[in-house]
Amino acid sequence: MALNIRQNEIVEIARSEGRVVVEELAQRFDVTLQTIRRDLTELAEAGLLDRVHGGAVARTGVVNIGYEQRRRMNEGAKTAIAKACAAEIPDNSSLILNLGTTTEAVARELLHHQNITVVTNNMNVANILLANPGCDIMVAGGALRRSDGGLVGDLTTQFFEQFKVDFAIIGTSALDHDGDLLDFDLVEVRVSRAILRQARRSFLVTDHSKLGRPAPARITSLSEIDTVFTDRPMPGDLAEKCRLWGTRIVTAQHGRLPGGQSPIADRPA
Amino acid sequence: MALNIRQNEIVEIARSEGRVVVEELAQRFDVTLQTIRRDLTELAEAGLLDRVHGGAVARTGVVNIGYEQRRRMNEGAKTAIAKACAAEIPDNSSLILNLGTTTEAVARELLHHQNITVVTNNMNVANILLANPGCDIMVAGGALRRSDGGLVGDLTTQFFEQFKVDFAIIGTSALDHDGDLLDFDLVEVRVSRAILRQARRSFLVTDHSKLGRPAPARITSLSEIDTVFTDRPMPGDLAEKCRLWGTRIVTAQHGRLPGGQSPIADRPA
DNA sequence: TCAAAAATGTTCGTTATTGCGCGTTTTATC
DNA sequence: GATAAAACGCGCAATAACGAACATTTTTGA
Repeated sequence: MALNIRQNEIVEIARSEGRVVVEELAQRFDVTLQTIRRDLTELAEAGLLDRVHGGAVARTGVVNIGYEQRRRMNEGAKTAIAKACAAEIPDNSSLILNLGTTTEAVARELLHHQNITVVTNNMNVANILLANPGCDIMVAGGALRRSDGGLVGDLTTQFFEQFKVDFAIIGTSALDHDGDLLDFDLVEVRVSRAILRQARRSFLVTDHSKLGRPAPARITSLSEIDTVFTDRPMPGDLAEKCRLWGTRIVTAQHGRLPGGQSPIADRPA
Repeated sequence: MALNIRQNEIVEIARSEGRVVVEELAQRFDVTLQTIRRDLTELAEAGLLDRVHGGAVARTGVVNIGYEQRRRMNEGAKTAIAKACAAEIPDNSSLILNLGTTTEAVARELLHHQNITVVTNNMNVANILLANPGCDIMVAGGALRRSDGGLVGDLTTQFFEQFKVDFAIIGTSALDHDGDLLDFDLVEVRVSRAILRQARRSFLVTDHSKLGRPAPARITSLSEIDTVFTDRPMPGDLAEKCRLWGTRIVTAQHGRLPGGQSPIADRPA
């Protein structure tokens, strides 16, 4: 099937934004909703997108439902965080991106960087960055996890040990009030630690919903992180700790008023 | 075909803008729509653009054209070869699948195997096998090659050295009349050799179009291969050599008559 | 300058795309 | 788990784009 101009553009938008909305596309191209729906249906049949109610998302290959939900949770916040983070990554640098939907958002924001080298254990990140010809991609070896396209295991850890990069960008499953980064999975924790060891500077990307959640395994402390990118101001005591540790906090705004109020009504379900 | 000035400009515009519209071009060059259509038709025939309703788009897609073409070439033969090969892979076994469109076809035929472990340096194979929950996937680390989704390099070789599997399934760029497996890429050759070393049995999947083609680097000899899966009978002398070496040859039929005549009219262009 | 060849313009029948109405399915909210 | 709203897909008619054939203009080379 040959794609028309509009369909080609839709695929591009989906690849760079992660998802597209029928209503927005109809407005953008000045056609009816029905036409956009037809486009999306065809693109889905061609295997280029996955259709969802209200729009479509870029293909990930990952089948897991929970993963799709996580990907859509706090979407705006993740994009804002990712933009802030990508803005501090200069061209001509090397970085490691590990697992997590927020790091995937960072990958999307790196689509127009030039001459960067990205090492990742996240198949989705690799697939996203294929669209950036100015990016060398190194994929870490390991066992492929169906639920999220992650590569994990000791082989993955070993792989990362062969690199030394400018930036490590990691996510976390939870962040407790003492400033500890937590995770549910022990092997994943080992991978995250290895990543941090192999980078000159370390960035944590995390949205506010992770704060105070319980998780059994400890990755490290915020004191070992150079910069945290998040969407809401940290609680006072944690902010104070970060100040003492020299951990910089970047709060990305994504409300409709860029200057001021933080958005309120977007708690995760 | 020699391009006129206008056609050259159209290609340039298409390259820089990503797409061109018939109406706009007609206005820009002050010619009729029909003339532009003729130009676009010729440019599409020359493979410089892809024609779409209303205009044309530049051929700079994420996926390498050469790769897409290779994938479509001898599709029927590849599927037949893959089926024959997959039929000899039992459930509960481990295998390595390396680069190549034919090995991807094998991956598709493994979608209903149970409890298998597949180690691969081919991102496409990994993506295909995600759909089989009864398959553990190990992805080899390495540099991701945009042209075909292959992971290559010394890191890839090192990765494979950590495994010992039941079957190695490899393709080849060329197969000469002495029975040598050849390739264009030296790093890829090292990877292929490593794969062969780490397997108890080795399968070669290759269609007849590879026979007698030139390629600079030598992977190994058919004498080191346990079974060759192909779509047409080997030439007499090579078949005799294989008999002496103990290399089994499986010829997969894919004509409309499953029992008998080999198909004739499907030489590659 | 002239004739042949190539490129362009014109017309028209054919095909592909789009928009609209309407019944059905999915999602959100209570 | 019932109900309203939004999103969806289908069939049909209108429209835009298409390609082929032929007329016309421009270019080329003797």
